[in-house]
Amino acid sequence: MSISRFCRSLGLCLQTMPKFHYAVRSGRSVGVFNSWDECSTQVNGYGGARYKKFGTAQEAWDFVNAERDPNPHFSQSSQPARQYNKGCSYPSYGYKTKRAPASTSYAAASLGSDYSFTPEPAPVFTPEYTHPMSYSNKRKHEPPAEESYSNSYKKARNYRTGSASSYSSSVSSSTSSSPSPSSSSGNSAGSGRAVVYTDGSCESNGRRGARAGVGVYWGDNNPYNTSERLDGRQTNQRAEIAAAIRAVETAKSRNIKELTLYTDSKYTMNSMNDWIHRWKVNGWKTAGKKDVLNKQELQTLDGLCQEVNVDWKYVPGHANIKGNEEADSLARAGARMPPL
Amino acid sequence: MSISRFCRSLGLCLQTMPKFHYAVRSGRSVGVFNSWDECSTQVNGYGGARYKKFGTAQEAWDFVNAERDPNPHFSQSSQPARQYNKGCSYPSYGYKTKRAPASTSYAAASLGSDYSFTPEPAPVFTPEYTHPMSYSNKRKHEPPAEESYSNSYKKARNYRTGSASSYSSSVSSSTSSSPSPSSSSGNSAGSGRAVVYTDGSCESNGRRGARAGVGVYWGDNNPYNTSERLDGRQTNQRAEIAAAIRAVETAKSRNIKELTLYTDSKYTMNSMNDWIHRWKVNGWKTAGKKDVLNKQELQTLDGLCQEVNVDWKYVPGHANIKGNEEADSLARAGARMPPL
RNA sequence: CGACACCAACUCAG
DNA sequence: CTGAGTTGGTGTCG
Repeated sequence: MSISRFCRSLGLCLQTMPKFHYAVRSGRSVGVFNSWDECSTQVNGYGGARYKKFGTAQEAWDFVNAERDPNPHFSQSSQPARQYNKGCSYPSYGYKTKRAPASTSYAAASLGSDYSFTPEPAPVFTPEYTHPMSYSNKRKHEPPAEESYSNSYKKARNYRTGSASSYSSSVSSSTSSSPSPSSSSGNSAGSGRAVVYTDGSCESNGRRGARAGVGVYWGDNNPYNTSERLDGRQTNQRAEIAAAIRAVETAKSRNIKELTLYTDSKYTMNSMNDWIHRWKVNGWKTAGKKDVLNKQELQTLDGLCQEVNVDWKYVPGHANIKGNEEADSLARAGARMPPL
Repeated sequence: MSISRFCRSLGLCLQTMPKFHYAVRSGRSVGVFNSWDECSTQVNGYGGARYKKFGTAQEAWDFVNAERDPNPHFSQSSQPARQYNKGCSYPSYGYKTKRAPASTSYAAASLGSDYSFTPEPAPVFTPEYTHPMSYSNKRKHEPPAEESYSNSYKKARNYRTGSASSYSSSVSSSTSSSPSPSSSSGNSAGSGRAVVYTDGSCESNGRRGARAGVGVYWGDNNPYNTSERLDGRQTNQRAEIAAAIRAVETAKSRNIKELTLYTDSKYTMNSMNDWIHRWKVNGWKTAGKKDVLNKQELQTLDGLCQEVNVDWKYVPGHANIKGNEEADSLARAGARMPPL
């Protein structure tokens, strides 16, 4: 009767219960699961884990395998990175500690070798792509192809020392050396290659009160990290481009010639890698014969790229990739600054 | 240059350092704080507290002051409502007491006088809305700006007496109840209109051991009140829909033609009021081109609504609205029942 | 049609 | 503070 009807309606649900796949990646657990709970218990007690939900197992594995890049950022940072922390600097970033330990776990999470994280050796391949998907190649869905960074000079670095310890420990060594970034040796190396994460954000994107900000992350406590409000039209895309502009601009001023730039904006990356070539010859017309919208800023960025060799890399958003998360925070903070 | 720009950006950060305000409302503590810690320690040891984060102190205070409305609904319940408690239904309601004392303390929490919690005397007004916001209006994403509703009949009510006393004391005193329109007879009236509160809950929502329950509240001691375990997929949204289904189902069986249904689930309300129309013509596809997830139960509910005229009303959750709180208790109790 | 991103809202939980 | 359950939208391109 009414009960039975109720039950019937619910009963049917069982068979149509949507099924998802969850991927985890943290300092000590990586894998794909069929439920959030399996997933979360897997990293029980560990704080920094990040998860993501996917519609298919394939996508989930893609996520897990993505970003194995040890990500040796500004690794040349031989010094403890000069404490630098007093004066100004973005208070909201790293604010309320709890951030510090994160950097530690990051070190662990970065490499896939020195920590045994899961019962089964998690299938590490995926027919799909491998994270540091640099998009210089034009070919679509190519075979597993290892070529790509199979190489991997594994560079058995001692990560732990890298960030965490240096952070929490000696803050003292402020040997009067002013926080001047140009100290040659530090992470401000005026040469060689560098890695940077870029992100833009835009509160209320597409609505009236929209406010956008850009974030550029070079590494923990790196003085070149940037968080600022976007000027002009407040949209997510412009913010994303502006972040890249700022990054390359900074690289240029630091005399960096080779820059690996991570962004989660395919729009920006594809614009610079693929589409711009066509636009240059067709008068900046979209496939639909309309004007390319952010032509100006795209051209600015292109100009900068003539002076700094930028290797564009895509990183999935909200995927717990440290650099991306940091850039995101910076961008979000920037969006909250007063209008220019 | 680049450096100075950097500093400038950092300087800006300082002045725009994001600041939040936290409001608490529980049996023995009400207030607004500047940090989560202050806020949470304030209600140390007490289980039922609810928190909320706001961007401005004003909003936080609004929350604290919000909803003093005793909400005299379905007041027509003249009879002591036959104690009725034996048979089937909601076994675990009132279970684990803590409810009784809570109601007492609620009285204290309602007014801001008998306990000194904050330096300045909480502003008690709020320019916002007044509770029974019915959503017949259709306006799309409205701008942050608003002329409008200056109106605001402030309704200078006597809050302190309103809820607390009536709750703990006689359920019988039908005398005072004025706003009962088509009361006619007891709450079992087989005609006219009725008012009902609906709620769903789901412990560990999104995790493995999730257990969901539904709650339907028609009035104190009303035999139609419902508290049961949800079957099928255990999610908060399904519970919320199921509660509405059960309410309308009951209304139908009672031969009620006009039902005012209060829910705190915009998901459910919007589904029935707005979105379903589009779904019916687009093959139940979400804006993101994916399948609508709870199609089945939504259709069941829609079917019921063809037989009972339901007036959907939204009530904010955790706002001390009597009916909503009761439905919440019933739902929570339902979630603790054994699986079906 | 596809893709990435950026948001908005309400719940339910821990 | 962290997460899921769910929906709605724009920004942009091919």
